[in-house]
Amino acid sequence: MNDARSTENRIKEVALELFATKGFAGTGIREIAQGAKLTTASLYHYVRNKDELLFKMLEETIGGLLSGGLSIIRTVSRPEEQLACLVQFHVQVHAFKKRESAVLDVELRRLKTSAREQVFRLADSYEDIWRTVIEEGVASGIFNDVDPRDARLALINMCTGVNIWYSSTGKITPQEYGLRFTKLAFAMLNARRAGRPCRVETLELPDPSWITALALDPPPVMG
Amino acid sequence: MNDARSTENRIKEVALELFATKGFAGTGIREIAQGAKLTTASLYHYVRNKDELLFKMLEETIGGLLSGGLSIIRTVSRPEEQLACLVQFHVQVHAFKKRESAVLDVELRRLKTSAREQVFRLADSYEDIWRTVIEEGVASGIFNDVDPRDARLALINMCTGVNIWYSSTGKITPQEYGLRFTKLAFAMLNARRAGRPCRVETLELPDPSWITALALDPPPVMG
DNA sequence: GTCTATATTTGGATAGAC
DNA sequence: GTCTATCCAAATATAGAC
Repeated sequence: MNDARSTENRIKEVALELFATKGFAGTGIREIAQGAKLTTASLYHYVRNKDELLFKMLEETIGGLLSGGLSIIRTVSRPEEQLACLVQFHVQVHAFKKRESAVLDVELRRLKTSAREQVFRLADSYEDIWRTVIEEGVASGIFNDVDPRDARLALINMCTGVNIWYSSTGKITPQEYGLRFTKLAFAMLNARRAGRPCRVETLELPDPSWITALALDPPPVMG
Repeated sequence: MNDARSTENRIKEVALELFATKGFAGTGIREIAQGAKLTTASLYHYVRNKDELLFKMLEETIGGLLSGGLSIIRTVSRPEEQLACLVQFHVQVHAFKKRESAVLDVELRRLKTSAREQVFRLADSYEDIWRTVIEEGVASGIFNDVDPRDARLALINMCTGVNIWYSSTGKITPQEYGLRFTKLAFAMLNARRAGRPCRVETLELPDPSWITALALDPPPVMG
């Protein structure tokens, strides 16, 4: 942990805070430098330009979602349990990493074409996980009376929305919201096994702290 | 429709398009003027400043949602039918008025405090409509096994999300998505009457074109 | 790795003529 | 109602010394 490393982290932290509160276009390179206690000239020693700063930030955020999702479907096998984990995970990421998620959702479109396409590819891979899980659940009769695409879009956006209204000063934890939204998801999907509604409490789910760890500190994408 | 009126409309249209594609902070006053075939000096004859342009845009959009929602609860009486209309309406607005809705969702936070609070008040009134309908449905046993606040937040964000993925070049109409999402909402809320699940087809709903008219051309807020 | 100094462009906004 | 001309602050980014 030399000086360069902590300076880099300071820059990333300041840029994240500013992009989240003032938006990418509304944030000046001067502000970032000032917040990181640097001149703009020094800042450019670490960063090629403002676009690259945003790109790396978004790549890391969506990369974390993707690697977490991949870990889940590798670890958990049944569709209803995979979906429960995906909802828990997505909700927790959008609550715990409020700033990162907000920047991803809002500022992705500000990237220039080639960078945007790179991030889109990762986002598509992440959505593919949801697609597969939901389609397999429908195919095996666990999820019922829904169009898989509609369900996927509705569920992802409902869970992403947590980012907007979640407050860390409230009394309800991200884990608790994850549980509640899993129940809402099961109701929406008419989740059933052996003719009876799936109850989250009776599923064989991994230790809840495992998902929280995934949300807070995702493994590398190629792990 | 004199020249002044059409110039005003041109400015609003150009600003809407630019704010939707490049964001508020990413749009220059020069671009707006150029798009409206004016010099910047002429533009300032119509607009006090850039902030005011955004404020009026957002106020109109949220005002349309609010007045539409009020029309619905005035016209329709049962909670399950009110909710069906709210979902239909919200989905249609976010599909038909894609640019307006996107600017509302993304750029609201760019307003300065006092203007933002004004818009927030309208948004809160709109959310209150959803709150009341869901709470009444739960209280009268039509909606079951859900926390009203969770359900409201999940539903609104799920319907708002239509704005992100809806494409007017697809084959599925906003009305059709509204219907599908109403069914998802009923499933999520365990909507029941006389012990049996509510089916959208058997509800006594207003003419579908009435809701589309509300979405496309909302009545004045004080109407 | 950090600085001073600066190049260059673009930003929002206005004065005042017509 | 529209223009020319302009002010001034802020933007991104770089050159070159230390």
